[in-house]
Amino acid sequence: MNTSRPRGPGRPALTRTDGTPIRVLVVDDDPDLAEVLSGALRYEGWEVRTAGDGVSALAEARGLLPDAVVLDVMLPDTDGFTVLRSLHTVRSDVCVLFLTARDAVEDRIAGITAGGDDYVTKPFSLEEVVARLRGLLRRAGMARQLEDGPRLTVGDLTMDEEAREVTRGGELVELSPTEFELLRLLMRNPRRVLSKAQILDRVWSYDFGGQAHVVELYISYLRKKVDAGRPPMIHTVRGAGYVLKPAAVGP
Amino acid sequence: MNTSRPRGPGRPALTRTDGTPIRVLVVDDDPDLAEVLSGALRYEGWEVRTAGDGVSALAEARGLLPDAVVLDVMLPDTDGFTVLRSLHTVRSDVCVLFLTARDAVEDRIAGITAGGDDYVTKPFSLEEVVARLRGLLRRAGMARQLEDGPRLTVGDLTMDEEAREVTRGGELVELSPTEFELLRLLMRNPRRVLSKAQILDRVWSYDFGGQAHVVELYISYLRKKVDAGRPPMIHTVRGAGYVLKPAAVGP
DNA sequence: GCGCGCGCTGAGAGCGGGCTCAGAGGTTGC
DNA sequence: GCAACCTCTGAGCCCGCTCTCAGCGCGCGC
Repeated sequence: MNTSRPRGPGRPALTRTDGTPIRVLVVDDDPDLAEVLSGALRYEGWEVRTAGDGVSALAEARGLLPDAVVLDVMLPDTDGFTVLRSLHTVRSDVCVLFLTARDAVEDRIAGITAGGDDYVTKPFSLEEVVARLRGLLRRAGMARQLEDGPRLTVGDLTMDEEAREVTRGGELVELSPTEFELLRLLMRNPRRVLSKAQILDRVWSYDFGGQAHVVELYISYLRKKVDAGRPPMIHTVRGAGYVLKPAAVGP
Repeated sequence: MNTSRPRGPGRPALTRTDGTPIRVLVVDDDPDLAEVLSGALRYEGWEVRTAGDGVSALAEARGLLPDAVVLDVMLPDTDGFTVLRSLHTVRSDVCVLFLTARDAVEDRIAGITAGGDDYVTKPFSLEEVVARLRGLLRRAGMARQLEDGPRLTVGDLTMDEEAREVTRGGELVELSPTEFELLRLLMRNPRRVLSKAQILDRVWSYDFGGQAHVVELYISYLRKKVDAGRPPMIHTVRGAGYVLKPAAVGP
């Protein structure tokens, strides 16, 4: 217990190999979006800085030497590809996650994913951004392995994030993308009650206009697939939210 | 500082005989292309430097003493063959992979390949460059064999990269060049979901302007040949991509 | 014990991701 | 110069996914 900042999950944080927090630089010209993003990343226990354009991004990078950079492709002064090149001269093994509009010129993004970097299209969900970043850091060998690789486990429920495979008691459970994302959030916060608003904020895109009712719906879907006939792991806390726990041992 | 870490897939990385990362120098006057190339090679866990012309290439080479060099034939100051000669004075056993335009002087290239080096014509795919480099290093005895040679195996599916032979359950499977390249990528990343964008970036040429639709098409071709009538190994993960797994056991 | 309202679930519409077929254009080899 | 093959585009179809709506059960406060 040496954490200096209020951190969300009780789960072990992903840290650098020397135990200090992962350092991330968020670069986006929309201050609101940058704020939301950095909030979510701080929640992971990481150290976050922000920048609004390419020039200040590079300046920040030189000072911070970040492990990873979240980088909007469309910047007021330059484009992301140029920034990427410069970033690599600052720190050659930096991980970069691009943010791009869905219908943007994807040809310039081409080649990015091949280099080990990754991208998500706007509008994205925070869970997705965090998951991609974790994946990048893990593959780059930049993070200390506190868990056994890319596998999440709660009770007899396991999730392999890379293979996108979920099993309960050894049996394969097939999930749709949204179901998978929701279960991932629950599994990364076991024994912690998450409100519908929290879930909505993290699993659904930030521009989602719908109501919290979808959360109930997808919880219902998950129960059918994950709890089906077995001792329940997904519990409702009336008036508060939902919580995932290992199934009770009793008869 | 250029500390290459164990990047990329969980598969064992090809390393030097002493276990340290393979050292590669990328020489191309197009900075974007050099960036993409070095990204892909770093993803292999190799240590990469870049240079934009013949003079700085030689300077870098003297410092790095690279195991292999990816060398554009057309350079702003000299041509690749001159650089090749100088490189051999720096390190006589260096492996060289030439990058050349399709209609370049192929007769001069022919002489090169006789010497143990190799070449690819622009535009190329990253998978091809990486595969050729791996082949060169392996033949030169420069890399530690962590896998059993040039043979990939997933379940009852095998691929001999050098002979370009693929078998499923002992039966020969005949593939077109693109199909082969796509299957190689899948086999080098078993149990890992690859997005269509990732596949496009690695298997298709960097100047390919088309849509991700071709990936679906070629997956469909592969299924007809690889999975034909057998328990399927190629799986679609809706909204995420494709994954290759050993066929499920049991009925 | 009663009623309110939160939460659960079934039905179904709309959409878009993914698969396949057909065919054009290009390349290779004979 | 022709034939075979390979690659890619376009169109059409199917179906899984997502979300809205509506009705019902049940927990909880009174």
